[in-house]
Amino acid sequence: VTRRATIDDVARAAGVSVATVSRALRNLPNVAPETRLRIQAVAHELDYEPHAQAARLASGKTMTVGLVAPLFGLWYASQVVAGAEAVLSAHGYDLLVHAVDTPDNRQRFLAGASSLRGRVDGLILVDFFATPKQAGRLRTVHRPVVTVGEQIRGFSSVTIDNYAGAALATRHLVSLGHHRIALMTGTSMYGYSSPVPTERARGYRATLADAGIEADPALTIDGDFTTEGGARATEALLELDPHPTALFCLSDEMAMGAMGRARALGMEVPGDLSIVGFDDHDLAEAFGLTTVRQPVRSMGRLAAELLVAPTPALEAEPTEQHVDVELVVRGSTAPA
Amino acid sequence: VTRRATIDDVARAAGVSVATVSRALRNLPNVAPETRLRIQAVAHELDYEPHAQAARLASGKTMTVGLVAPLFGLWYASQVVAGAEAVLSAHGYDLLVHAVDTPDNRQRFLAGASSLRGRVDGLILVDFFATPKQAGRLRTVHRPVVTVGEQIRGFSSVTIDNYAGAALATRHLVSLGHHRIALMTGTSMYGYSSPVPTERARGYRATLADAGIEADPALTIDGDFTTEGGARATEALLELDPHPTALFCLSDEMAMGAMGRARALGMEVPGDLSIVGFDDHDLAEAFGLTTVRQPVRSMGRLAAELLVAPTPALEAEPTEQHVDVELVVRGSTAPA
DNA sequence: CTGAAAGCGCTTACAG
DNA sequence: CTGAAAGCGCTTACAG
Repeated sequence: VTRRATIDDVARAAGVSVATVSRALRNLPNVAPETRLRIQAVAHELDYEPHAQAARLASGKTMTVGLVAPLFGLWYASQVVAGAEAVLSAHGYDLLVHAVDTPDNRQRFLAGASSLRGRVDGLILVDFFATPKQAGRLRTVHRPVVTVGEQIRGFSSVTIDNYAGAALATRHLVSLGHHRIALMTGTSMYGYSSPVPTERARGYRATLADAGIEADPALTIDGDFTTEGGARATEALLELDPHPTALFCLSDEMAMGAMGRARALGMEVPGDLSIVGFDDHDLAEAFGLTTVRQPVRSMGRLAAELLVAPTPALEAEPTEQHVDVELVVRGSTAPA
Repeated sequence: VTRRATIDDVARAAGVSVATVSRALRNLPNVAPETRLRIQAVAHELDYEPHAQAARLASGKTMTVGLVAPLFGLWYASQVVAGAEAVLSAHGYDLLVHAVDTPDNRQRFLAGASSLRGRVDGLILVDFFATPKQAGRLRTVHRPVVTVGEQIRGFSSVTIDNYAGAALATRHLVSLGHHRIALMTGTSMYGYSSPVPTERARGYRATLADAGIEADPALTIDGDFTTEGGARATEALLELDPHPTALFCLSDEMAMGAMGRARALGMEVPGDLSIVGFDDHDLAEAFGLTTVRQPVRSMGRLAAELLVAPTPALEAEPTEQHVDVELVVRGSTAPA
């Protein structure tokens, strides 16, 4: 194990000062062309690579963005990561990911939040659902934050109109002649209440009301935002007599779980039960699932762009980006 | 914007040296209990948080692991990330993710590989498929590497027996009486050849041979490892006359795309076409997909553990971990 | 149990 | 165009 070359080694071998090496290798101006060439040659020969950690300490920039999400195994989070990563790596930033999936994790994360200073230049929060108090804690990081999917006062955000999305889905079902339309929500996600299901539920109820249908509380059920939870909830729904003829699920993963279980129980989809999801998951088309599309990967890209924008977000004002959703009609819905 | 407290501020306020502050706050021994208490109180009052970057430079440890994968939007990669993250964060490590999805990206990554020294203590490579030459380049990082899904000489790995997994799937189809069994592969993934599809194809062919069936080259098709690719390839397969009665896809994403398209074309699955996948994707059960299960999330966990193991992998010998696969029979397969 | 000092490997005014 | 020097905020022998 031989010691790796440092900037000092290069400086000595090239017969210049470390300051000049530093400038030459970073392509800063004010270096004589021949000097730069010589230094580059020496650096190459010594297989020199600057120590990023040291450079960052000296310059005060980490060139790193942190991304916090519930669980990286979930589709939504994985898409945000994919989108953000593409933008960040194109701009020379590293991406640090951190899961916050239990109340415990969450507490620990918030407690250690200020230690992020010195590790990241900015933070992307996915489905974090911070209380005002927790948001205050996050402000102690003294780094720009952009949230995806929710809004927190004082932070930038990339969001959709959840109310409108849910209205789109519900209106579609209503227009097909359905009256008993169930809602599968996920209020208990990780034990934290999120404004997202709340907003979507509002859109669902308002649309029903507009159509003169009164929402039956017995038709709202929790699917936990998971495929398995969606399957279980559907089973319960189908035991109702009469059972609903349509079902709006607040995520495609729940919707696909619902479809799978309904069919396993001998029900026809959409014959006996029409199903609408939310997301437009990569597999929604293969499933023939009617859903409300939100451009999750683009949202991740946007979030990253806000952080590395030409106007360094460090000093920029928080901005709120809204992206559009649209209804995608496939085979899982049919007239009542 | 007030300046954040540094270790010097704490030392001054507590009337001790920075060395003592450093020891006290990291819970090192040899600090008088009352001194430690006082320092902790002062640190808290000043809202002091150590600057991770600086600590890392001084100590020579980055407490960070890098993970490189094709695309984080794909199920396989997202599961590995989820598994690795859980282990790493439990051990106080940060996780840096980096996508390598194009030949261009790949080249840039390899070129800058040695700059990882100083940023990570170790590296997890997912589906990287390095050539011997590229592996050599990776060795210049001078950091332990563990690969997931493939083996590279000199590096640790977490792998499954691809040959056996494919044999399991093929034997299942053969035992159901199928003779015309198609294989959907993904050799052209990102333009790099991978040993994974090759091994699985071997298992498929050997099993057919064992059963006295000669593999028809016309029944091997490329599905690009994507849902859409799987759908397209299936369409081509079904135009054959006679078309195959069974299809083994090297990933569940392709298999689900195949199922969706086959049904959209009016085919019954499994009535007209039996389908087996590979992975046991989270949605495979909802799809009723027969598949070969590999514990991807556990593989991510294992990879991380190899890196942060009690015996620091830094000096450990490369180890090769094999995990088992199993056939999960669901509704997408039926007798011929 | 505690401190003074060197050092981690860079960057950045400041001078020339 | 180049260099000497201070500094980024910590950790770690070494002494006592």
